[in-house]
Amino acid sequence: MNGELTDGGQIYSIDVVILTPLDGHLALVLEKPIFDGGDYALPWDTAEVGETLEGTARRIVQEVTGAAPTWLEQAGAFGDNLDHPGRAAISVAFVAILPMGTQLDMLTDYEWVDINAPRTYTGRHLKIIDASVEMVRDKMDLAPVAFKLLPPNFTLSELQAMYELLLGKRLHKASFRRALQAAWLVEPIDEWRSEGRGRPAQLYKYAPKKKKKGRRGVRFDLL
Amino acid sequence: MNGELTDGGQIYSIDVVILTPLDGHLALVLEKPIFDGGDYALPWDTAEVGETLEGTARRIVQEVTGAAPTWLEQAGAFGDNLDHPGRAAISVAFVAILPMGTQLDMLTDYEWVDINAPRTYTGRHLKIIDASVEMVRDKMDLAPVAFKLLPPNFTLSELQAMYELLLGKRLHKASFRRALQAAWLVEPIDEWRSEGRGRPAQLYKYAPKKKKKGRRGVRFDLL
DNA sequence: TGACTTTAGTAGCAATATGTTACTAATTAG
DNA sequence: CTAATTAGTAACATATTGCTACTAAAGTCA
Repeated sequence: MNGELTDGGQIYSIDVVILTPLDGHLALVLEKPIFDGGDYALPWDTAEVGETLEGTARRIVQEVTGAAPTWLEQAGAFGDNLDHPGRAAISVAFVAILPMGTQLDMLTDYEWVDINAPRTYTGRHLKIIDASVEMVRDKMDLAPVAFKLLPPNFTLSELQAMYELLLGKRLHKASFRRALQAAWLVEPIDEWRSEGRGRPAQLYKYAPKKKKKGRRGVRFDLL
Repeated sequence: MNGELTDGGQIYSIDVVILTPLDGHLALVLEKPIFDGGDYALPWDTAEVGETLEGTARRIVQEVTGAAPTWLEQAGAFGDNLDHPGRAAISVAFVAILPMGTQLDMLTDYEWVDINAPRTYTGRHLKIIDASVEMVRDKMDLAPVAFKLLPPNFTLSELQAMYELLLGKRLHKASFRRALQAAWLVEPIDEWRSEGRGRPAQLYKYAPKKKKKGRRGVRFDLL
């Protein structure tokens, strides 16, 4: 699927970090090494004529996974003489989010890999992956990434688990729900899910009542 | 100063939004139009061999203003078939911050322009400027941009005015100072400044006691 | 059946943080 | 000296958050 880079690196590439929750961790789509012991690589391509940067990224996600991302954002440009599988001079990186449970066609050269699993990449792809995961974590309270990592309908426990996964720490149930209610972000739907044992959980959907007034005072505590 | 783009747009450019506070507003460095009625343009250049993306941006700031930025960060890649003064296929944009009071050499083709002043730009530079200013505002509680917009020594009133400038709203003095003290970000120095009338203000310096433990609970209120 | 386990969901209080009013302090203008 | 102006703080009212301890609705298994 990759375009030509005939002139040895004059052109830029679009490289995409496609993320989904898998088994309690984040996973990303990687192209398996061509030969045994080779490097894993992010999906990438060059732009077609007239295509926007984001348009190229969206096309790559569609081609690799068969699905459209529920969230997509640019993570920046990466170059700095770091090695790239297509020897592009610079790569524009995008982060794409797919909802939990998205399957990959077993026949392709791509597979889901846990972000913590040790893998070898080119220097540039290692940097892109690190920056992308960090960006998702930084952006989680500016953009609804946690919601977009879940299916359209979810339980509040699932939502909390997603926040815990991204934050890397446990949250308190009552406080989490109270804050969520106060923000008018979700609506209950008339459906319940029984997860085996225990009381069935009500399902919710993401339906922000775009108040957006937000932000009291200054916040120095993240500096 | 700009490099060659001989092949009609194969190469990428580095474009820099250089910001400073000026007269109670944010101002940026623009290259004056070549001919009367022409477009203003951001400082830009192409990379020299072996130079990193950030390295090129840093060099541009130095060449245009004669000073090193107190903060510099990539704002992303911009292309999307929007017009660029050098017809680069894509531009990697950086935001640079210079402290209040930085002068420009009057003899150059560059000048400080209020970001709200109406000016004409190429389509791409307009988009880059908007995105950069938005990024600075979004990042102000993740990075010390307000501090970097001030000289090394400043009064708390000046710091508060900078936050008000960036937030676009008034803050309450006592609350602002209490939050600042709690965050251990500044240290008083043994110096006072008399601003004409009124009690002299103590000067402070930015000296974060890197606690960094921060972030209580989840924040839904910015979604 | 009924006691026990498991997960969902909430009430209410304690601890902390924030918004606001009203003060005291140190200087210049006249 | 007095008024005006800016710096800085104390103290209280209100809002938010952390936490313990509860109730609810299921399944498991003797």
